[in-house]
Amino acid sequence: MANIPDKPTLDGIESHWVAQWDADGTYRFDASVPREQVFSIDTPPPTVSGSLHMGHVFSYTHTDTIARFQRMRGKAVFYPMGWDDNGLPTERRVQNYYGVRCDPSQHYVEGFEPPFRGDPPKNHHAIPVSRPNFLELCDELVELDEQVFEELFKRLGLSVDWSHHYATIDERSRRASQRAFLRNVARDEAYSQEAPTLWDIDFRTAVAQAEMEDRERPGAYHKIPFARTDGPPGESGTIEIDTTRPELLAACVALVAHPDDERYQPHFGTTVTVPLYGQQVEIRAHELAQPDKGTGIAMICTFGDTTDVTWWRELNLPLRAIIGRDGRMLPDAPDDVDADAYASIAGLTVKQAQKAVVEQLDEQGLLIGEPRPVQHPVKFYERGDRPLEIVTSRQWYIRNGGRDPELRAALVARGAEVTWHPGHMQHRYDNWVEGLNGDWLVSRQRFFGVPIPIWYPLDDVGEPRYDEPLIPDEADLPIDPSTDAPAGYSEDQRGQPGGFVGDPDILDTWATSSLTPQIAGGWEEPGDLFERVFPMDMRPQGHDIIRTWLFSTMTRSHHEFGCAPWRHAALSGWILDPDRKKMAKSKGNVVTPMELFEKYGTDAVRYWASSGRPGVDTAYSEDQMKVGRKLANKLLNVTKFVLQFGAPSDDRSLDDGVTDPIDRSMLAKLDAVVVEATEAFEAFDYARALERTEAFFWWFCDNYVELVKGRTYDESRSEAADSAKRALRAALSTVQRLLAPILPFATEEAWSWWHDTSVHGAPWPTPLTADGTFGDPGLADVPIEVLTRVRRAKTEAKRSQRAVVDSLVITAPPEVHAALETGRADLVDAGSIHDLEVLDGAELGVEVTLAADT
RNA sequence: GGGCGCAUAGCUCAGUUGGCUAGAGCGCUUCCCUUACAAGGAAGAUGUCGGGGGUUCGAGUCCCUCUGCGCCCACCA
Repeated sequence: MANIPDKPTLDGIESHWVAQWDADGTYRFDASVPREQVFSIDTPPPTVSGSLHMGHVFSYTHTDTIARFQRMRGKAVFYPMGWDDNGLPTERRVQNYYGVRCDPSQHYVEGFEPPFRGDPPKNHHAIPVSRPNFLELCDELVELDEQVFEELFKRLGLSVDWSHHYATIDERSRRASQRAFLRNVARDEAYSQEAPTLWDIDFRTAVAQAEMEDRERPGAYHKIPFARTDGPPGESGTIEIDTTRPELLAACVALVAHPDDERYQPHFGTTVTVPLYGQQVEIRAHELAQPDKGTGIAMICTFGDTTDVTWWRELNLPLRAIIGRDGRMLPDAPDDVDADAYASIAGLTVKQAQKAVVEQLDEQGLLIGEPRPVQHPVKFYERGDRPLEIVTSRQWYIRNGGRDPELRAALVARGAEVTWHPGHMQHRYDNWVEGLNGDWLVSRQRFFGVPIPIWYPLDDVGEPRYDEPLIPDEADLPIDPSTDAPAGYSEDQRGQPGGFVGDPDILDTWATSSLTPQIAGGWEEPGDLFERVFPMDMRPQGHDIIRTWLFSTMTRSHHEFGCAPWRHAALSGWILDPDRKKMAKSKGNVVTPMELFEKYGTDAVRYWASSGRPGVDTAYSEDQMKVGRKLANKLLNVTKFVLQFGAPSDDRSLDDGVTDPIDRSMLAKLDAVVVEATEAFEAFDYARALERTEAFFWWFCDNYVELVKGRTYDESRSEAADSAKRALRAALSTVQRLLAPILPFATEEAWSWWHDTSVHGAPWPTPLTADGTFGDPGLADVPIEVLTRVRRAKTEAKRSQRAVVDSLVITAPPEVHAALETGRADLVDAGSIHDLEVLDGAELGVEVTLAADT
């Protein structure tokens, strides 16, 4: 047992205890216990290529408090850590760090050495490397990044078992990802299809519904006349449409109005001529057309937006694609479109084409009035800089209920199997699932990621036969179809007629991270870990990724296991600037977590994080950290104070040994706090548990300890002093354990002064005695109220709290006389009172006569 | 347009099935070196519980309604 320091301090305790916990394996998961005794956590893998910010500190602290609580409750806590290094951010980081780029057409080079390690010169041209080589470099870089992250997370005090970690691009993750995908394919839960797809022209990849976002962009309505092919000449023979995308006139395949719109009912079924390009298009009716938008009749182009796709599909319209995957107008005019007119925009970007088309319309008098500027929402890839376009391409999809009401209902029902914290977050999930309008697009036209583990045979003329994919054996996973050949073929048949070709695409990063329970739990890997941890107990995450990570994990678990992947989903809020805006990472003045750990101590930062209620956006507040530091500091000091009295003279039970009713009253109060804090933690409400515990703790220090201090010192009354010592030590032990999940460092430090083992392995406190045995929890409040009034009198007299009270006359109702008599000796000590008299009165009142100033 | 959340002291927030005089911390003011703690302690002031209506013996709490703020989704010619 370590000695109590003369001057307790929080400084430097983090590094000491991090090292000690590492050495002792304090947080090691016991993989031998059965599922019922395990508490398993589906930790969110942070993106390694970024940096950790206060948002991470905030939400990871929440999870850690729950993990620590469950551990103290006796559960074997499975708390792994993952790193998300799959996807665009890592791809960029590896490129910029090593001066290479991923090119799956390259051959693997054994023992490849990158041209640079860190900061290639600006004029360096990235050299192409094969995907396996790129992955090796990624592994290398991720290891560096991970060390930084691990250090910070340890400093934050996360009770993670660091022997269970994964990276979303590592071999085990690739194997799990490919296996899960192939099983989806085998069960027809995944399929490939040629279809219009939202497309980012800069990243040159398809984008899923969940990754889109709206941004307000300026645009302009252009009013354009379409001449009726068989109608009368002149004004009555034209239909006017409003469009914000005149550059798509060449892609126009129909006009559409609402079936009930009387203005256009006579025209349904007739044809008009598209200005400039001359193609004939029919006027059609569809409910999605809005009579109050523009002129009430719209042109349908292939494709200007997602509504065009719906119309195109439901009205069986022809395809006139003009936008290429690079965002430029295709070189050749579509069918029936005037080739000469089209030639003037071929090859232009969308923006350039719009300008050209508007000029041409204007010159030919085909623009009615001036364009009318509007601000309107436009769809973007969340990482993209230019609006999404829609192109037709072959993609892989996983069924998620977007096209199947039955599956959708099943997934909503899965959501109801999970307990949500806070409960209203379930609405967001339901809302998203019910609003889906297509299956989950999982293929991406990028190079870095988990390859789609499929090849296609080539026919006699070298065309892929997509309907007969070549599937690898599960035992061979992970594979890379860009370098591995399918069974029955040799590498020299790649790309040859009669040979094979690998699927060029990779899986969406969510397609892998949707499997974190499987990856972390060792699904289908040797050993029985998975059955001990799955379904997991807890999925902590931000509420902004319910539609992506949470929903996709649910979908994969539903398909593979027919159950929800976890029992509880705990959603964290965001950190807000003090001015209540979402804290922007881009802001230069944002402090780093490490600076705050050093300035206030880790526990203080954790205190701030823990004061944010579950799911509630919380203001960043260094003031709260100061309060947390005070709390941690107080804990050390009160521990020192209590322990200095030494142990009581015998080891009687609390019920026998705590004889003073004042002491018993304090313990009764504490028991109620234990019950409340336990209930709160079981409901994942760390903030409530903290609040209750903290309120008791300050009351305990400021009032109870002050009241009984003198008695505890008093060696002439050993029985009474022993009662206080017993009560103080019992309360201290309980409070240290109640605060351990929130303030792991200060509690461990204070605990170590009188224990040989970690507080984090200690049992979570239970009420010290059966209900009611300690008597009235309010009893101590009566003398404490008197003491407060005495203090007030001294303060008002501008005297020291040490000033002697010559005489204290208390008037009190008869029912509290007993309590006052019980506390009489303590009161006299604590208030330095010479003479104390209690009189009858209707209300509590005190009359304080201070001794003359000396 | 649909859904969800929030509104309590200058600030950040507690206030659970309705129940004594609405609380805490920060900040502010005053006092105090007191042998656990001056990076501390003691004390004080501060409220139309967003507005209106209703249920009730009783409403910050329940119901209706309005206002403001935020988020998610849909629409986006």
